[in-house]
Amino acid sequence: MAGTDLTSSADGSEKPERSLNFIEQIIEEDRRTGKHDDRVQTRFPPEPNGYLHIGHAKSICLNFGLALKYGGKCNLRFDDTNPTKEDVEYVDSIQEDVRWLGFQWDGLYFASDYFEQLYQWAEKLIEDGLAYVDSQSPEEIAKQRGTASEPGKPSPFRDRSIAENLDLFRRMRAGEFADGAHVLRAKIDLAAVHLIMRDPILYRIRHAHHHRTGDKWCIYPMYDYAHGQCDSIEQVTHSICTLEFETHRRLYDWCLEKLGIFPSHQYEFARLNLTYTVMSKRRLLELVQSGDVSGWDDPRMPTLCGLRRRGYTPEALRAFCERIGVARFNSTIEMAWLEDALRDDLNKRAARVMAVLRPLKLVVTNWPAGEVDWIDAVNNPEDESAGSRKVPFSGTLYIEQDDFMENPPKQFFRLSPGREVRLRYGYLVTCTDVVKDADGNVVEVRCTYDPASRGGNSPDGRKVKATMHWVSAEHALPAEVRLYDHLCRQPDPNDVAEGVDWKTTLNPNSLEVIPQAWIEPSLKDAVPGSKYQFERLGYFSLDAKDSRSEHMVFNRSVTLRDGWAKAQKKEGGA
RNA sequence: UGCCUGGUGGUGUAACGGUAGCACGAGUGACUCUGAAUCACUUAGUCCAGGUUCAAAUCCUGGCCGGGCAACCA
Repeated sequence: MAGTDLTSSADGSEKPERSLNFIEQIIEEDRRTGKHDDRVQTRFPPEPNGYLHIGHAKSICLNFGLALKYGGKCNLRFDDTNPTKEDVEYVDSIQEDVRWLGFQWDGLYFASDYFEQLYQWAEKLIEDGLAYVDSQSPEEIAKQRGTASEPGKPSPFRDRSIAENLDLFRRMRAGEFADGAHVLRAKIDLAAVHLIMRDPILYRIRHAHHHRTGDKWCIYPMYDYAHGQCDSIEQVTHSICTLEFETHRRLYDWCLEKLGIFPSHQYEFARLNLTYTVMSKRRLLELVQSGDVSGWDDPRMPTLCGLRRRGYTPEALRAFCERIGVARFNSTIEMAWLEDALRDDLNKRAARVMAVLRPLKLVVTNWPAGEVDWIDAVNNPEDESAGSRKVPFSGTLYIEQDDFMENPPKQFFRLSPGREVRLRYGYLVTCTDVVKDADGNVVEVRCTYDPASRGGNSPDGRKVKATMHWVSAEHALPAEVRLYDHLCRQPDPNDVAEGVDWKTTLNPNSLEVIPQAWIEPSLKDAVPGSKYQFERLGYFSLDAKDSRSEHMVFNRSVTLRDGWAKAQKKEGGA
């Protein structure tokens, strides 16, 4: 039964839950062999130089999820070894996003917490003859590194004495030199087939203000020198990162071995790719700077703050991360999976309300003048405990323009002249005629209602093909509604011809603003971030940033599945 | 080019020498006061060629194709 997670069900029988991913298999093997005394310690190590996105969520769910599953611990550690790129703004937003996703770290650390220890270890390396100060320019060093087929050449400074190296390194720390004057390098092997092992740089001089250590330091460790040791200090048993760090593992292991400290081990998995969007920090930044999106939290962005604003829930994101799995294969997940995860969550939890996005006036000609009927409407058919509310029915309503056709095709079930439909929770109405404007557009449909059908059913039990949403014109509240579509119009935005900017793949219709839609009055006191299903339209979330009580703004988080639209599309395409 | 790494239905992910399974998608139908949800059924896959074996997605050899590394970034 290897590879299958067995969970006891209530009746005591065992049922296969889900197969183990390769990291879980490694952990279980380690536990079997007692490798780390049954201990599991992971960490999520972002660099505080930008906002977290859905790809980070995968890593967060993995690292924190593993700790949770195996009774271990997971730290949040900021990899802040490059002061010129990092900022507290990001430290704060990252913590907020991790918490929002639903995880609590055991330890909160910064690589900069360990600068002194890291420095001491560097001196030890020098003393052991394993590191030296190189005083060449970056260009010279790059030139000497060689290529895949040619070995590198040694620096003229490679054989400095230990004493001289130590002296120089201490003076580097003391601030005696300008940026770029010297660098500390590991003394490994200039002919190594792994370029990373050709005397990698360990420390560089940077007279820069660090967001945490201030001006205390003017030399900063490189990622490759710092990361493994930080893991080691925190006794991390399983250091999980993405595939592009694969070749770095050699150096990671070299440092820990030469220093003789706790042997954390690095495991790599494939990073998340999603269709119809971009994930790299550089591209995301490009969008923000160019103004193609309104900011990092634009609801079209795959950032966690963007998704949150869009209306995504932590539950949906976690379910998504669980569903996509963890492997070493470079895969691309279909955006539909993400959307499906949201629908799946919101279907069970979101209150149903009625809203009309593109209004068409419907007049009930036989409705008693001035009368208003407050009707019971179920809040969530998936959840009885959600109860019901009252919605006002009157003689002048709005229905969706899409729900009426003067000359309907055969498969159109909704309202058309002479046809009877149900107005959800309201009455059965029959279209008697239409009013057109000078251009011949239908601007009003006129109907009669069946007084005996209150609540939606007629005593004679006759059936109608369609049930439509509606609002009472007099009672409805205006609201701005923002509809979102894929950021890019092709599945892989990177798949463009040579020399063509990927931004040409941006979807010009990724945002559609409906300045004035009509929503039912029960939404009057909706709180920012609250989520609703606008019946038959999709899931919507009250925008937490732009919405005001006097001007509500709803974001469409995701549409409902729409069999009718799909059928039409197929029809049109055929 | 050198090294590392990977290749299972449309998309992901299992199977650890022994019945190629699961999910999403797609299709069909049932049900329905959301053309939603739900339920049922169907669809479709081991990169190629050899070899080992009673038996290969799995092991071996050789190809093919993809990704990564070659920053004083992480």
